[in-house]
Amino acid sequence: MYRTHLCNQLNIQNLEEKVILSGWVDTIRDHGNLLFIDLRDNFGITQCVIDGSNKLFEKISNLNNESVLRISGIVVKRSDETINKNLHTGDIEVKIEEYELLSNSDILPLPVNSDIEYGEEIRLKYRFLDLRRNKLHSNILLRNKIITDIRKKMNDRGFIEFQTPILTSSSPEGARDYLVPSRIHQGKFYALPQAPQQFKQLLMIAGFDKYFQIAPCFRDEDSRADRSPGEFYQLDFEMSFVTQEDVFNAIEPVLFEVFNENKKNDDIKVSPYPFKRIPYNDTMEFYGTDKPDLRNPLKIEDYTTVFKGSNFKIFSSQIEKGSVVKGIIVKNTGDQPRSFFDKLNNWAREEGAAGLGYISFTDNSFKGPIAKNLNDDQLSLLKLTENDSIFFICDKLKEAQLFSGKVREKICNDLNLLDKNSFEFCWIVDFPMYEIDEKTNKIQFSHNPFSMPQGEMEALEKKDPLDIKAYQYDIVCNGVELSSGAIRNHKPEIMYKAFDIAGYSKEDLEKKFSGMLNALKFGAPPHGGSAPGIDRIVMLLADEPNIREVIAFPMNQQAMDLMMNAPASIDKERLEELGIKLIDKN
RNA sequence: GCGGGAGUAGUUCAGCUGGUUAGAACGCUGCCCUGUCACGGCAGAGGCCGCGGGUUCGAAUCCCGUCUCUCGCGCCA
Repeated sequence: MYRTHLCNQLNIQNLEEKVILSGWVDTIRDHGNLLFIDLRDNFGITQCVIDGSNKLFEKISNLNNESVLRISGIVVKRSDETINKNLHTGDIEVKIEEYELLSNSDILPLPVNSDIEYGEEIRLKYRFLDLRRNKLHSNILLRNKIITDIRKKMNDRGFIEFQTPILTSSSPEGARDYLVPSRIHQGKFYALPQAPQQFKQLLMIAGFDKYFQIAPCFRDEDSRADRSPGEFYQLDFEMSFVTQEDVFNAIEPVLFEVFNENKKNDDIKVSPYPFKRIPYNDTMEFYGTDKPDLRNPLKIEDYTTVFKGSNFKIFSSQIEKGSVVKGIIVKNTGDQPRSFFDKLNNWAREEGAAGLGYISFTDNSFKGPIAKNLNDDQLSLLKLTENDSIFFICDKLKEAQLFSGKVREKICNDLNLLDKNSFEFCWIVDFPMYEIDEKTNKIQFSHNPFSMPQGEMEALEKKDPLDIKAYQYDIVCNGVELSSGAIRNHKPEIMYKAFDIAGYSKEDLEKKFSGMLNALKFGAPPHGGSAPGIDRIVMLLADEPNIREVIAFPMNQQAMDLMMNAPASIDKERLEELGIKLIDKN
């Protein structure tokens, strides 16, 4: 028998019991003739004690940290002054009678019993040790809790969990695919799914009504702090006979509850549902991004009319040429030193802008380099109140919006305006169906080509393609894009037309999406869904800035697994079997 | 592919505008220690200063190249 109790279980109720514990040596404190071992398992820590009168004393003092022991002994009460309130088991300790070394540990490449930061390379190579450490261990347990909660909530709401193929076909749109060579069909390749998009739609067409999956997704794209290379997981779901609002109503309570039940402490507020719905054009206009962080109180306003025809020629001449002026009102800048404004101006130049002009209103007068160029009427249009400032951005609409978004974020960070104790959800809706490819000047899908255009066939036939909106939406939390989703296009004739506008012929479409198109011809229910990213949800709830901190075995930025040595070279024989010949690119 | 940051002991880091013996902490080894819980004390071992060139009387330090890690851009329907 390895254990009668776990390392978090023993307390004052167990006094004088003979118990057996198994676990890792967290720390040893050797006092010469008295020695303490903190024994750790998944559940907690128990202090075990032995003194020189035990014949094992000599041996036990030579143990290394992280060796695995089975300890048997008697639970004894600690004297009042030696009680440790930081431990669940801090009222007692186990007086060691016997122990067995179940597994020895060599000298550690990184310490397990401390929380100090360590380099990624060593942490990834010895991931099993890193996973023993407090932070990562609890992050992975949190991940399990979140996924378990999601499963239960989705099941309770009538969603059915499916598994879909991992070896499937390459999809022509979207990210780069991971490819797997076929042995039986030489020269042909499977692709790992970027998402089970078509399969979930096919399951709706198959009449299962509501689908979900904690779905692995594979995209061969370069990594970011919030984007692990290779693979990630989505709460992928899809529903039949639904409008956009039905989809929102279905998933909002799930997200709200998952966040509210797994947040780090009770001071954190989760925005209640229904979440804000912000049209794409508005979020670009007021936040300068398609993933606004609503914890940031700053908002972008338009001041083009103020500067139009003004004496501030830098702006007014650009306005003549079609530029706009955006501005951000910042409260309580009255006591900011001049250097605050200069630093922002320098930052703006580093970002490639001409500068960052501003007007402040203090002591009942307008200040700043721009103010003297405006007359009283123009200044009054600014609606500035005492101690506030406005920062101005002048550029072509799109550039002005995007840069204003950066300024908004920068000022918020510099002035520490973010409410760190909240999760603010919103939906971004009414994405454009198409956009212009800047390089080729051709019309292309701006998001998922399977989305239903708003106005359906009539819109496709009569409207300017760039004015057509799609039933396409993103859910955003604290500036993190959790997922995108859509009401799907379930009518083949609209699909043909939608692809036609993006330059795909009927034949192209039939070749690339034959399975899907075929299915739509045999009775497809209107359907739609979304797919919030699990890793990012855990990241937000664990308050981690990097996605690797919530994945048990992540790859590094270069898409390598330093512990398993992946990717690796393959024997010549295996390549031959697959009909693959390597090219030396050098 | 491009730009920023980093690379010094097993590990985390310090090391100034170049100056002779490259430090600290944790870990490790040995000795001491019966109430610690990040135990404590004493002593010790441990370094191709990422790698390769260059400048210099002299380079961890300056320059060039290169590799690795990381953050961002591109990419991510």
